[in-house]
Amino acid sequence: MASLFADILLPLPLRETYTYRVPQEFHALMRPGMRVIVPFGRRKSYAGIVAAFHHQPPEEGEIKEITALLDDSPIVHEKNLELWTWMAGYYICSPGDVMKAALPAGLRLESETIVTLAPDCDPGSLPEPEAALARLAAHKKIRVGDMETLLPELFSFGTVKKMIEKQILIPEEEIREKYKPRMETVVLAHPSLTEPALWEDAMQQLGKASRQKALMAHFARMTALFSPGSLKEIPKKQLLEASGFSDTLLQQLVRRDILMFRQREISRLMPDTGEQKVMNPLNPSQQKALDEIKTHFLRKQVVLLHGITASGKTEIYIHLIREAVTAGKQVLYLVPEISLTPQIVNRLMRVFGGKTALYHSRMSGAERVEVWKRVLAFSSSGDFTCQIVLGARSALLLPFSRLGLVIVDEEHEHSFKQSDPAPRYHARDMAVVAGIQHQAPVLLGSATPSFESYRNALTGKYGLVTLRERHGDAGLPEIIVADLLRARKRKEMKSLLTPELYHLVASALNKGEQVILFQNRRGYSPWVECHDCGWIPRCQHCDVSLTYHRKAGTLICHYCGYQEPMPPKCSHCASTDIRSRGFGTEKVEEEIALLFPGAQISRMDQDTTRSKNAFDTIISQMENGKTDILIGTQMVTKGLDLANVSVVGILNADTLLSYPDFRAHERAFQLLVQVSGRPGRSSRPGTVVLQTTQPHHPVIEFARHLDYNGLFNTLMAERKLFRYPPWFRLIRITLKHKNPDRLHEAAHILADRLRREEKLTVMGPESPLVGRISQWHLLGIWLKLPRDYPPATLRTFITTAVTATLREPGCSSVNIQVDVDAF
DNA sequence: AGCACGCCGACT
DNA sequence: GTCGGCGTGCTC
Repeated sequence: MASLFADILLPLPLRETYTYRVPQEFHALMRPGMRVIVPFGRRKSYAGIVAAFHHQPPEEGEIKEITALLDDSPIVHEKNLELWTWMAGYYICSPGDVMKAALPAGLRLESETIVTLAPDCDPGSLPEPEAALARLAAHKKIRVGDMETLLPELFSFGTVKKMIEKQILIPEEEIREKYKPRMETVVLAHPSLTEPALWEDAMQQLGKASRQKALMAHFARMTALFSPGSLKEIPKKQLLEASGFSDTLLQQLVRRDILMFRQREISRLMPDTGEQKVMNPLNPSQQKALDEIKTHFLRKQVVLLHGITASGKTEIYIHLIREAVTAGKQVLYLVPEISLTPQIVNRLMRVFGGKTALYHSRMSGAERVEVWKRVLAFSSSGDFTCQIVLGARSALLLPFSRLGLVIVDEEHEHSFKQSDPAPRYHARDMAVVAGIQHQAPVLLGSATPSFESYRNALTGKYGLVTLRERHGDAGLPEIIVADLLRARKRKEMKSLLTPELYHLVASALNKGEQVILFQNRRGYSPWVECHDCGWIPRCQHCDVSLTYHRKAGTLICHYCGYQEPMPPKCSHCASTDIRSRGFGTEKVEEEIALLFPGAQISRMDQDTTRSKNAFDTIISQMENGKTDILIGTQMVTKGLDLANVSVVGILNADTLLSYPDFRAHERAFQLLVQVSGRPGRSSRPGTVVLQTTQPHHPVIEFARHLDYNGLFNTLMAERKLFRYPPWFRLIRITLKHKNPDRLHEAAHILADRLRREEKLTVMGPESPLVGRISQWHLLGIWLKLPRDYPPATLRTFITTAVTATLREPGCSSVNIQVDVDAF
């Protein structure tokens, strides 16, 4: 019989799959998508995934054999593997990178070295660090990693390696399953007690043990024992809590073979509240939009729903979701950042409680494995608990088998694009690919669509549905543009507020209404400066100035996290006159507190939301009216649905407009519109004050009139002229090295090679905004290419150029990253 | 990503 | 004369 070989996908940045021999005993059992353990390299073993079978041995190299089969059914469908492969090809990364991003850590296995002490070795005869390590390994196996945690002072990998070489320690490789299902103990009647009469007998035999009898009665009542709808088993904890009896008493009943224990697997996910509220009825404009969407879906794969903020897009999604669920299909609902959308989570949970799961990076490894397994089980065992997945971008890589609808909410959000590490994919674009693959309709929703999507809608590639009315009776907010320069010149500024904003804040506070102030910088001041000589403290590792955090009394690098205390005097001229420059949220908070001494102020930024529940606490204090003024960064602009906010102030819109990035204006507009959607969402239209030194800037004008089309037309013309997306595609290649000379050399070699293809426009190498981060010098090369440039040709061309560059002497240690469709 | 091999500087 | 630095290349 011909030998069987399997191509194994490994979770490593390798270009291809590797081929292993399939042992005879696995022939019948093994299928693509199952995990296997294979040896790789001299020592290590990994859990890889079977990608394909064939009878063709590899032409070169020794062929090793698959060590073990980990699963009895595939943990990914072949369909999912196809999507991985497509993604690796398009985004120019290795399939292993995609595998790493897709599989929750609990399903990814890697061997660890464990050691035992050689039988004839006496630890006492060894010199000190070795003796201590040897004692740890005496008589039992120990993981090298555990040695490090037990003896952090004495441990070093070098010592262990030497001891292995001297055969003092005997190494082995161990692979252990990281995922452990969560178990609970349940209580059930002993199987011998099959009918009420036997149960009664058993109770009689207890004689005077009245407490045991009482517990039996309790158990019978709680489970409705022997009645048709009997529960059979109940959690031990629940029984003890409800009856008030002790564990010892229960043990006695178990010993008498009246009751027994069993371990059962339970979910780590949110319990099903069972609360299934009826869906809210749609208003006429929502209903019309829903009908239009459905009509488009008859002919088009993708529909763009352009609906102004608070137009009630979520309700439309919910109606579509219900239809997909009723049709027995899975639903994927992607949101940019799950923690920022608690209201959507709640809404979905209320309507589809038991069928909805969350999936995002802040969940524990075990929780993610559980969602993975349940999504997988949808096809085979009809597990409906994760039929609807609400998640961040990685949810796209879950093992769906029968997707019936994909929703990408806030599709313009840049956080859908992963920029580091590989795979640098765009979840919205991949959602479209997945939609095509599953023949599932894809709905993109936004108040300010990405130009890519809007263009596709205008050209007819996507269906376009527009919602112009706000949900409920909330009118559009009034947007006031306040001129910072004029106010400064007339000396009318109240600290950081123009008179316009100041008066609105004051009157809102008087009326008991709330205010949100937005400043896109955290910390106290973005830099400090010596007033006498102009010296500015900079990060030792990065090319940036240090941000002053006043509460902490430190200067912090926002790129690498480096910190140092605020110096009492200038390091150059010893002057003590060091002044803070610019302002971040921390300073805003301080200034506003002085301006409105009676107001309750709260700050929301990375620094105040670091701890686990801080974010929710800030939001709920806002909801309960405990906070009068909320000051924050980007975080306050997203998804907050706060009924009592009547004024939103943007303290300095200039910072948004002046980013040296071709998307800056688009981004600024999106943010301004987003922010203007915050106030007055219940009944009164609110007011937005936009402070700027450029009141007549076109973007400010467009934002003031919420004129998306005006912005789109203007910027699209510019982009066409300068060959930017969405007219052209953009690829960024970043090179990193500790030595700037080597870096330059490699970057120029690569750029020259790339210039050989005339259909590409190559820009650079050039230094990015921050030319050095954490000791790494950086250079960027940008490629512009026509939209119809074939991805396969591109991949080959770029990979070849990169490989050739790395082969040049001195260049092999340069780190080169390719970011396709970079932002 | 590991891991080993191999070739050049500061120590027994 | 060796130990160890990291630059280079390979892993089915």
